[in-house]
Amino acid sequence: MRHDSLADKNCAVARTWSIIGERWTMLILREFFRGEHRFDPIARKLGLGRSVLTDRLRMLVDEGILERRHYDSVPDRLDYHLTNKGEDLYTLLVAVIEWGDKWVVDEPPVTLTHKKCGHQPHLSLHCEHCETELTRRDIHAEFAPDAW
Amino acid sequence: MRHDSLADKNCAVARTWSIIGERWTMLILREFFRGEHRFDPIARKLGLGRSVLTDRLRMLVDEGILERRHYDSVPDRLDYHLTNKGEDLYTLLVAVIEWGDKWVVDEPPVTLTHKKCGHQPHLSLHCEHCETELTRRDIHAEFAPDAW
DNA sequence: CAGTATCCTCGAGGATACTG
DNA sequence: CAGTATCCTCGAGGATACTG
Repeated sequence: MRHDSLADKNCAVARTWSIIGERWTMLILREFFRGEHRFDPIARKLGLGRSVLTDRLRMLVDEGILERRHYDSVPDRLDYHLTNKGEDLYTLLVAVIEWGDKWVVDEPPVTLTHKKCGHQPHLSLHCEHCETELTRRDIHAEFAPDAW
Repeated sequence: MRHDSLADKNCAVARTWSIIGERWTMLILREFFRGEHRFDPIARKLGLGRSVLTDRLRMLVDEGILERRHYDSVPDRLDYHLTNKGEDLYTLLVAVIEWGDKWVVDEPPVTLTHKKCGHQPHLSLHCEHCETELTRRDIHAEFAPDAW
């Protein structure tokens, strides 16, 4: 099976992974969450081929995750910005950071803090009805008839 | 830069992505979270090359995400199981499902419910100290001196 | 059943120079 | 500065048959 066909499956994981499940995509997105917006700094920082970055940015714009903005005042300058769809990947990024901090790095290279109180935020799986934190064991998965 | 070198960066995202940021890995892991444990069913379901699956399983075992178990009673049968490190990727998987449900599929192919009450669980970024839910704007990121 | 062995293709992506 | 153009390599992964 060609990998491309993942995009056609009726499965949120397969479809999402066909977008972000690639070597560079998540690292490019992280630069945007860090506050970077431009081509050259990202290319230099990540050290990836310029044509690869061109391609990924185009794909992310096509997917509606980034949008391009021209600056009339500075003609050659072009900025990319996260759309709401892109911003919404923040939770996923935090999940990656939390897992990585716990299991694959020694000292956390990045520390997240709540601006107001200085304490650390955490992701939790939470039942709004019961107001309790849940683990995998508390959860049942039900598949639609046409789910992949 | 070779992609392999991501594993050496002092960055939780880069290191985590060097493990799971690959076309098939997350989908293979999803099968385990679904309750699958064996080679052939996964190979058939995902339709990927058998040698690729062999390779990924070996990698996931090396990384301590899966472990192999032999069954003395059934000699040819071999099961793979998620370790604690692997189980802990559940949050990340839910983040993928939630984002995918919201942005890339129409009807959610999978519905998660809290076994006890039947309501749906949600991921939230949460400050334990303030007991409030946070968004990206509420959070400050601080980088260690040697962070990538 | 859980692989291994073999062969093959094609495209991802690195390197570098150039451009409006 | 944000690309495009060009060239090249190499390895990912598909297909298929075989094995203890």
